[in-house]
Amino acid sequence: MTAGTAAHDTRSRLLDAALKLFSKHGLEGTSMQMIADALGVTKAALYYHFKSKDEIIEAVALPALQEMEQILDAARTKRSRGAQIDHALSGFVDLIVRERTLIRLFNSDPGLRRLVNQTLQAPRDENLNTKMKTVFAGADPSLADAIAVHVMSAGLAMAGGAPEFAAIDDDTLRQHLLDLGRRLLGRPRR
Amino acid sequence: MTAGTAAHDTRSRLLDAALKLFSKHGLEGTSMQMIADALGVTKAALYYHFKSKDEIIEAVALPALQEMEQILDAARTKRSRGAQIDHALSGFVDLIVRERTLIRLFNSDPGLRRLVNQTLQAPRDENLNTKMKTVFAGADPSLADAIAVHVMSAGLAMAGGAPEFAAIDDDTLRQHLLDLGRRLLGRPRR
DNA sequence: GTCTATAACTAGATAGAC
DNA sequence: GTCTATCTAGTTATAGAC
Repeated sequence: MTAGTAAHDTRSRLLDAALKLFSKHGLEGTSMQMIADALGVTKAALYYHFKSKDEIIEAVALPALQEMEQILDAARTKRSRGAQIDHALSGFVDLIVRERTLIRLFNSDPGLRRLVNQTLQAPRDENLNTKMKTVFAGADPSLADAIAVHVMSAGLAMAGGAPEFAAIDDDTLRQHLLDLGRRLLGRPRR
Repeated sequence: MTAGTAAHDTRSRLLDAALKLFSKHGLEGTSMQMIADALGVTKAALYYHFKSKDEIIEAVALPALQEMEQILDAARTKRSRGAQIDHALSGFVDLIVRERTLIRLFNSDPGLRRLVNQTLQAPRDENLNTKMKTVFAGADPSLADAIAVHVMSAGLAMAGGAPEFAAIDDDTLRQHLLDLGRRLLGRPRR
């Protein structure tokens, strides 16, 4: 083991445990004590790795948010609207399947939804939700399209992260979510 | 005013305020102090009307849960599978549109999801989620159908209660949600 | 029906030993 | 890197005055 491995291990174990607890009890329903107990350390030990609970939440959530933003940016470079939607949808579904619990959490917890709308808003004039709506339904979408995108994004995320579907393998789940997403967005089946 | 009106008024005002705060901050993120402040009374006054925070949560949530159960029971009396789905879907969408914030809350808050799975489970052998899956996708549904039902139920509920769609009038919202629900369940448009 | 006051407890966070 | 001990402020809930 190289130097720093132990620290890294504890840090990732901490983030794993936090995510599990967040998804089970919600952000506010999870205390530092619960996270410490899950790791078998004391509360105070957590504060060596992160200086606040909010920092833990950010460390859990931010990477996936930034990844989703990159997917949407990449989608925008495609020429046709159809190709943009295809790229964004398959990237979104990949992310859901790989980070099932986390992506579900974004849609469920009120506190985390606020963070989504705030944290990634500074560098640009639009937040992640607006960007998703634009890529999936165009710059000035009809009401029907705007609602369809919302149902798609929330529905796929909630279903993909649902405990009852946890045993489904990645490829199967991905295919079903893709199919439902295409159906909702009115895209023909491939 | 008849006797008891003041008490009843305070009680419903309390439930209204609680629902708003629950949907904004989550169940655990909402304190008795916040509810009291929203009403302009003290914390202790709340305990005259309800003997615990859990009782407030139950009073907010239970009526809609029971109503949904009645809708599903009524749907089961229909002869054809198609008629069962149509009845359940339109009842579900009606409920979402009438109680936008609450139905969204059921799908979002981890604590309330637990209550949904527990409280209405005792009188029968199945909980509300199982019952929904059975009515919408049959007794032994394919994986594709089970996922479709989950996306439908979570997606419609989350979209119907989304703040960005709060200004949409009931009839318009109902029609769009119905259409998306039918699309997800593979039902032909009417 | 609502108040003040307070009990009993848990939250997030810090200081300093080891 | 984790510990014990402690702080402040907040939590749910109760007792009893009005």
